[in-house]
Amino acid sequence: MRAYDHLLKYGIRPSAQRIAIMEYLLSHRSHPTSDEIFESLRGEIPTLSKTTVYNTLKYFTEKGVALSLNIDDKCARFDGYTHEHAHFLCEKCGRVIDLDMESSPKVSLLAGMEVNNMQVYLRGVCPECLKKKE
Amino acid sequence: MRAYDHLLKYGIRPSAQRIAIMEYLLSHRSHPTSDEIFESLRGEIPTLSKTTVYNTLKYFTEKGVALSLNIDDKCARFDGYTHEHAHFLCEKCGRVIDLDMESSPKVSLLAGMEVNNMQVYLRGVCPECLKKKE
DNA sequence: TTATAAATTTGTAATAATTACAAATGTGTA
DNA sequence: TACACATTTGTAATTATTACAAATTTATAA
Repeated sequence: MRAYDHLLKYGIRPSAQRIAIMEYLLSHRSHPTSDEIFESLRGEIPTLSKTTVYNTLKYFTEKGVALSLNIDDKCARFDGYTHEHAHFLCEKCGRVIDLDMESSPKVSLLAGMEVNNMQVYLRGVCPECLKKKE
Repeated sequence: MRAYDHLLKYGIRPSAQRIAIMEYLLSHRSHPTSDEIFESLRGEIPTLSKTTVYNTLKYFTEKGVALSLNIDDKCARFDGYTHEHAHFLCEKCGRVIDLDMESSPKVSLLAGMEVNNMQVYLRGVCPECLKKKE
């Protein structure tokens, strides 16, 4: 019931679809795409529509219960863990990996600027792909 | 001739199209999209193709003479200034603004990980749009 | 110069993520 | 129960980007 409680805590009406999507995000820390979530849940919820997945993820992002990541050129990826951390995209295998931040960047803001969100993205080759290369 | 020299410095053959696109990036610090560059240059180079703009910007990014920014959900934006700095997207007007970084983020890397690139993205409302609100 | 190979550019057609929209369904309340 | 409102659904559009092959330009060698 953690997904259910999580949604309530963020003021989101917990429909079956929303619970399933939230549960998926909390139990899969792979930064899934809309399509991956849709394909994984359509067995469980046969009537599920791709539009619902898109709408719901957008709503989650607005409500602050999920992050929308733009690290991947092709499509958005989503993260149910919203505490401050950085993301690494492996350019070989495409995986997105969470990285802890020892210290967040200090940025010179302009006067009278409102900041709602910060993302730190790294790109390169993950340890596994580097090993395969040899 | 700064665009010309810039390309040579990065080992890029300076064709007319490449010079024009590089010159555009150096003289427009607005983080233009492929389409904005294409529309601005088609007067100057009537035969210019959109595919060329895409190919060239991808090539510039690989060669390190330009940055490809994923801060905007809709499409890639490009930056001819490659020194370390952060980017801010105004969610009202859509502008992307350069911000200096006083200190870059310290991220806990995994052992045996190769990092090629880091981006810091902020989102919010720019000073001008905040003023208009009142 | 001339012939040939390589690099670059171009235009068209395909791909694929995302959104618009309106109908259908579900949920809460008087 | 009846009604308003929220949510979901399916289809059709939109649009950024890429694939691809032909055309053009540029460099190289005879």
